[in-house]
Order: sequence, then structure tokens, then C-alpha cells
Amino acid sequence: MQSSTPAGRAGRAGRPRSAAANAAILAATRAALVDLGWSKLTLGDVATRAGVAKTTLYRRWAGKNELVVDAVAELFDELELPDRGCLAADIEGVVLQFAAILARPEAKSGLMAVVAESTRDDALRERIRTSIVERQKRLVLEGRSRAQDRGELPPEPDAAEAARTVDLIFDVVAGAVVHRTLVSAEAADEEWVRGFIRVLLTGLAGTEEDQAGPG
Amino acid sequence: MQSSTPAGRAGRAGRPRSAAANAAILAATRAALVDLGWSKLTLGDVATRAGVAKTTLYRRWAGKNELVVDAVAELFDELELPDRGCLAADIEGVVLQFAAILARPEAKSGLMAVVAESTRDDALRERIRTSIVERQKRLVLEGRSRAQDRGELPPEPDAAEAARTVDLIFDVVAGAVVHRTLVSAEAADEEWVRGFIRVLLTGLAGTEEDQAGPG
Amino acid sequence: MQSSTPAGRAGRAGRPRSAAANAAILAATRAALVDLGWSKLTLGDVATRAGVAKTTLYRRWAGKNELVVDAVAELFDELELPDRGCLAADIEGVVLQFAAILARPEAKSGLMAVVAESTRDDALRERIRTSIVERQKRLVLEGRSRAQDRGELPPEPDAAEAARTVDLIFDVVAGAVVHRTLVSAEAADEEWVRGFIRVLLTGLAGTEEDQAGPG
Amino acid sequence: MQSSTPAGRAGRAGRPRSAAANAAILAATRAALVDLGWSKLTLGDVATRAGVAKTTLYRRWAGKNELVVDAVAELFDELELPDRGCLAADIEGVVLQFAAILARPEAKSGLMAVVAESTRDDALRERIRTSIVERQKRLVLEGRSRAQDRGELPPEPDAAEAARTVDLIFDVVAGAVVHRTLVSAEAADEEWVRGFIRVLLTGLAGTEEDQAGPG
DNA sequence: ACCTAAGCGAGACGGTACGTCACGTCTTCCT
DNA sequence: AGGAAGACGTGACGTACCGTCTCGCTTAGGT
Repeated sequence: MQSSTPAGRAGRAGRPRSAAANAAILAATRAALVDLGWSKLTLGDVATRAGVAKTTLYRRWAGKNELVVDAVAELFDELELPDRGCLAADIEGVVLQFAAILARPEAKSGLMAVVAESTRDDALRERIRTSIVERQKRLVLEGRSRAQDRGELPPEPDAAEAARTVDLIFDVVAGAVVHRTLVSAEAADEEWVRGFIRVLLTGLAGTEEDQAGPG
Repeated sequence: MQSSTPAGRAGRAGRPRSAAANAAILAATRAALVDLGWSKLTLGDVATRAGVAKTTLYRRWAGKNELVVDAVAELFDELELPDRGCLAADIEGVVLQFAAILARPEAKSGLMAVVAESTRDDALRERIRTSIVERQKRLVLEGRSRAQDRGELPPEPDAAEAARTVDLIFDVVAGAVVHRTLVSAEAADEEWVRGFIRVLLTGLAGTEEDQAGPG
Repeated sequence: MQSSTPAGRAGRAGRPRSAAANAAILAATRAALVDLGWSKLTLGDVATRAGVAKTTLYRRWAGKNELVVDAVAELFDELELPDRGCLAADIEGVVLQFAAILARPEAKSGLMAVVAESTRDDALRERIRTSIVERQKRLVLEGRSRAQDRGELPPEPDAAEAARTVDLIFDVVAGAVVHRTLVSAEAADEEWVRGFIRVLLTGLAGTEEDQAGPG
Repeated sequence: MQSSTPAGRAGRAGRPRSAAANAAILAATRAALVDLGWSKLTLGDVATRAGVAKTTLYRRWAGKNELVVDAVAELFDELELPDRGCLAADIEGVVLQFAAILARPEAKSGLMAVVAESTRDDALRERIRTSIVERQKRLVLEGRSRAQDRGELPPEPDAAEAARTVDLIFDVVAGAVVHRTLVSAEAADEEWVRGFIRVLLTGLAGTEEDQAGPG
């Protein structure tokens, strides 16, 4: 990297922070999550793995929770919405991607733990929302927009209602996959995702018909 | 009788464990969850609150996780399925109860934390499943059966498929409410539950119609 | 054993204390001293080794110190003063016996520990004196008396002075052997004992002469 | 100078250990020995008294025994051999100093306890020897040398024999004073020390004569 | 080419909680 | 009443991390 600090920096005297250290620390954090899980992860151990002093770590993050949020957030940035031609297929694509990330131990172990912590720490919850949750709502927005272009979904008559629906869908989709993966502890595989999307698109009553139909 | 102690009596010698202590410990655990949250809860503090020695606590539970699971599990036993005449209303009733429990700080703080821990501890995950999850699936079963009696849902042609559907519905319902409450950090109130049930029963496409129709 | 308690017992109601238990407990204490040493010896372990409940043990001894004193005291009762014809030989005989007992791990480990404890516990010190120390002063008394009969030592002109001398000799002999064995951690063997007795009988100045003489 | 740090400087990185803490801890240890005795002394309490964290204590000493050895060893460094003109007077001077130290409760309580422990711990015994015992043998060596200069004792014909005699004398002197003080639990006062030195210098037989002679 | 301020590694520090162990007491049932 | 069994309240253990602090060294921008 040719420039470790952006142009707008305060730029006072002294040695600048190592840019390489940040990446090493986040990677070390994910590695520690894989090996130890959240509750046994210690900052001292992360520092050692990253080849960095503990003080360096504390200079940049307030504590374990903030560090883990940043380390996990990077995982979800690789999500994207493929264009597979129809709404159901698009959803299936992105849900399977999401399920694949959640199946990774560093995500499993870290994500739920920081969510749990965030129930008592507003700043942490906000950090999770901005770093992880809100950033991925783009997928829902884009998916709906595409479906409307295709005529699979009607246009939104009301902007506020539209936003509420995005939130609802996000809660339903993310919640279902998380529950399936972490609580039921079974894979959110292709078969399960198809069943889930059937319910999501046509509702419970429709589910039974569709099953009976092809059989 | 050949024996003064019943056949099923295991080790009859020695002082028996105090039954009152168990209840006191679980109540103290919930109180500590409210006051401190999961990560700052210490077994020493729970013991003090319960008026019990730390060793007594360790004699009965393997650690913090097991204790919290048991303490939280009791919260969910009060759930019941009211008969409100139609499927949507029945679901609304039970989901609102579930949301109310999840809104309590002892549940919020404890539940996600043990789920996070369970990603690295099979025995703990099993304990969560038997103590909390599986026990509440009765609600889904009873709700469907009632809806089928009323003709709101068709009968199940295939038992295996029926079981899969119960699991799916449970993941969707529990997951959505949990995500709404803990991640989005907004109340799963009556309005939200109605929107959720509309999607659940009629699907995304139907949702838009229904909204547009009466409006 | 047909009778577990001696004839002179108080004979109140209830089950009498098992006499066999006492011996078993003291033997178990010595065994535990050998295996674990004083500081790692626990009353629970002694009870288990003796095949006895902890309560039984506490009914009979106030604590670890008292128990160890009794267990160790028995070791020293086997000391006796042989008649080998002259004072030096008599002393050598009894000192070697004493050294042999002190070399046993149960004595080493237990004796010094209770002496250390006794510096802060008058009752314990008294118990040690009556059970162990005073009881062995008979050896010094008998040795002197025998030496006086033989004409090796002059008779005592003053009874009080005589008692003081017994105490002094006891302190010198016992102290030297204990220091040699425990602090210097070398065997109080025949060679050392001869050197010691030479000093004891003829003094430091005489020592050098005697050595040079026979050589 | 070629280097700002001396050659023998091992690990120069990191914060150095507080020198003040060491002294505070050893002093606190002695104070705790006075107040509580060895068996009730806890490292946590010592740390509190020293105004130091328990971990600091464990960073520097392996355990209670090692700590007490070091704390007690300092007491004996104040011993010195006065020149009072003749051997008997020199010995009396140093033995009275030794007795005075042993009479202090921190020495009484600590010394025998660590000796007892050392019967099962070779490293501890070695530590006691080098920190306490061997260091004080200088007194015996110097005393003998001085007495030889005065002609009170003959010169040593054999170096090995001379060393053995030093050990013997040390065992006799230290052992007798310790036994008198701790086991017999009576003061090693001037009167007793005179009697002891008479035996030490002239032997048992001589003792009686001397007493009878001048009386 | 210096100066200076911050970053950095190392590791000691005062804390807090851990989970275990032994204590000495108690409660229960049995003999 | 004595005894075996074992749960109980208590308190110390020695360890592990916490987050902070002192060290001496490095590094780069500003002069």
C-alpha cells in the first residue's frame, strides 16, 4: 500500500500506526475464534498470534467485543446478489451464500456472542448494525427492485411501508437461517432453503398444495 | 416390604441435596442476568445472591452455561397456545407471548449467549435443544392440528414431511422474533407480528396484494 | 474382638466407640504422613484410609495436630537404653535408635511440623511434651544413674542442678541429632555419632587430642 | 563504553520488577508470621499487607515455603561474632544473639515449619541450606580460627576432618539452642548458655568437676 | 542532519474471577 | 448413641486475563 494514511488525516508528529498490523490483528482474531471460540479468546492471545504487543491492540480497539465485530464484519462483505432470472432463484442464491458464511466457525462463534453482548451495550449494538446488518440490507433492496422490474412483485405504493417490509424480510430471512444453523444445528442446505423460500413466497397454506401437486 | 426404601432410590446414604437451594439458585441466576448480563455474571455472585456456597453451585451444575440454560428454560415453560378461533389469531397470541418473554432482560442476555457458546459445545447445544427448543415445538404441533380441524390447513399426507415442516416453521417463527428483538433491537409488537403473520400465511406476493386491496 | 471397650468405661447408654478404629486411624495417619507429608495430609484422606467416617475422627481428636502428635508419639515408645558396659556405648546405642526413628519419613515429616505448630498453641506444646519429650527423659536419667553406679560420672550434689543437667543433655542430644538429620540432611550414622559423643563427653578441646592420639 | 547496558544484563526489555516490592513483601511476611503463625499465614494476606497484588507475589516466589525461607533468612544475617577475648566468651556472645533471634515469633513460627516441609522437598532443603545454614557457618570458622590464634584450640592437622568438625559443632550448637527454644520452650538465657558452653568445651565429665570444684 | 513525538515490543503491575480443595459442621439413615 | 455417607457454608488456593503502566527502542515528519 503506497499510502497508509488518507489525505485528510490530522497528520501530527510521531510515528504513524502500522497499517499492516490492523489486518494481521483481524486475521488473528478470526483464527482465534476458529480455534478457541469467543469465550476463550483472549486479547493477549490475539496479540501473540498477530505478532503484535497487547498495547498496540488496546490502542486501536476498546475491547474484545469491538474487535470481534470488526473481524466478523469483513466476512459478510463478500455477499452479493446473483441474477438468476427469477426472484426465488435470486433469494436462494443469496441465502445459500449467507448460510455458507454462517457455517464457518469464526462467524458462528463470534456473531451470536457479540449480539448477546449488545443486549446490554448500546454502542456495541449500533456498531453491529452499521458494520454488519444495515450494510447487508442492500441485498434485500436490490432483490426487490429487480423482482419489481420483472413484474414478480408489485411496486411500492408507500415508502414508509416499503422500508418496514425490508426490515421484516431481513428479520425473517436472517433469523430463519441463523436459527436453523445455530439453534437447530442443522445445515441450511439447498433442500431446506427451497422449502423456506416456498413458505416465504407463497405462505403456509400454499406450501401444502405445492407439495401435493408435483408428487 | 423387603426394603424400607423404594426400589428406585439410588444412593440413600448421606444428607440429601436441598431442594430449596435449586430454586433459589435459578432465581438468583435470572436476577443476576438482569443486573449484570451474561458476560459479567459470576457464579460467585449468583451463589451469594442465592444464599448458598459456591461449591454447592458447582456440585449441581458444570458451569455458567449449563446454569443459565436451566435458568432461562424455566421462562419459556409459561408459554401456551390460546384458542382464539382462527389460525392467524392463535399464532399472533403465542408469538406475542414469545416476544414478551424475549423482551425480558434475563432472556435477552442469557439466551443468545448460551446459543453462541453452544456452537463449540455439543453437550450444551443438546441441553438447549431438550430444555428449551424441543419442548416448545408442542405449540407448533398443537396449532397446526387445531387449524386442520378447522379446515384452515390441509391434512398431512406424509409424516416425515410433516415433521420437517414443523421444524421449518419453528425456525422461521422463532428466528424472526429473535432477530427482530435482539439484532434489530426493536419491539416485536402487535403491528409487527401482524405483518409477520401475513407473510407467513400468504407469502410475500400475497402481502403486497392484501395491503393494496383494503387500502 | 469380643469386647471393644475396657472394663473401666463410663458405660452410659448408646453404642460404645470402636477401639479398633483408634488404632486404624493412627496407623492410617502414619501411612498418610509417609505418602503425603504433613502439609498435604488431610483428615478426609486419613478417614478414608482407616475405613472410617470423618465424623468419627472429629469425635476423637480436635484436629490434625493432635492426631499427628498421637500418631508420632507411638513411634518413640520403642526406644530403650541398652546396657553395653560403658557410658559412651550406652549413649551410642540409644542415639542410634533415636536417629533410626527420626530417619523414618512419618517421624521426619510429622514431628517438626507439630513442633512448629506448637510455637503458637500452648495446649499442643504441652501435649507434645507429655506425649513425647518428657516420656523419653527416662533414658537420660537411667543412663546417668547407670554411669554413676559404674563410677563414670560423679554423684549429683544438688537435685535441682541435676534436673537442669538432664534437660540440658536432652536438648543437646536431641537437638544435635534432629539438626543433623533434618537440617543438614545427612545420616546420623555410627561414625557421626562417635564424633558427637566424643565432643559430648570430653569437650571440644579434648576432641582434637583424642583424634591425634590413636592415629 | 561500547554498550550502555552492562554485559551481564539479561532481558532488558519490558518493565523491570519493583525493587521496593521485594522488601515490602518480605517484611509483610514476617509481620504475618508474628500475627498468624506459619499455618494460618496466607499469601493473599501477605500481598495485602505489602500493598501488592497476589500475582506479583507468585511471580517471584514459587510458594509459601520459599517466601518464608527468604523472609526468615534475612533475620539471621545480622549475626556476628564479637571478639570478647576468649573462646567461651565469643561463643556465648554469638549463641545469645542466635537465641535472641530464635526467640522472635517470626523466626520460631517460620523456621521449624519450613524445615518440616523440607523433609519432602529437596529444592526447599537446598534453599534453606544455602540461604540460612551454610551462610552462618562462617561464624564457626571464624571462631575456631580466632581460638587457634589465641592457642585455645590446636591447629587442624587434616582439612577434611576440620570441615567435618565444623559441621558437627554447628549441628550441636544450633540443634541445642533450637531444641531448647522450640521444643523445651524455655529461654536460652545467659545461665543456660553458660551451662551449655561448659559441656561443649569440657564435656560431661568435666562439667561435674567444674561445678563441684569452685562451688 | 537533527529533533521530537508517537508507535511499538516486552513484560511487570493491581485487580477480579476462576474452579478446586479441605475444612469442620450438619443432616439423613442404619446398626 | 455410634457410625457411614455425603451435602453444606467457608475460605484459601494457584492460575488466567484483564486493562494499565513503565521501560528502552524504532520510525518518520518537521525543521
